[in-house]
Amino acid sequence: MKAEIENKIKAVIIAIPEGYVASYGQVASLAGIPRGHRVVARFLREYTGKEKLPWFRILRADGYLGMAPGSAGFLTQSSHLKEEGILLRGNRVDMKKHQWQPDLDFFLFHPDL
DNA sequence: CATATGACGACAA
DNA sequence: ATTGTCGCCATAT
Repeated sequence: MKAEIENKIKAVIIAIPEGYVASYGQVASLAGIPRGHRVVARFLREYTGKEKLPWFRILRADGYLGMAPGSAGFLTQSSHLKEEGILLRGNRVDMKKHQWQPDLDFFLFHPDL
């Protein structure tokens, strides 16, 4: 993974406000990789646990979490989300309500993204 | 260089 | 709402 891309992805993830979530494609897009959702997925698989990133705020565009339901990671993620007021409906979250929508603050703070 | 494969995404049935 | 298909970028073989 190119360090340049890697850092942008991190920057975007860190910028996600508490109580909100973002999709893989959304993060990729903001990081400068228009259709690189898979790159974000790969990145997360490598970095979960290694750094203090709010990786749990990243989920699929359809509301499902990325990992298999019931797996350790899935449980960890869902509990984190719950603490921020994001509850799961079935095995998915309500994207309409919780998906992060980057505002002016974000772009002013990250003019390079 | 050619394929296969992912914590994905959009769209057609 | 569910399922299948095809498209995506970066890596691994």
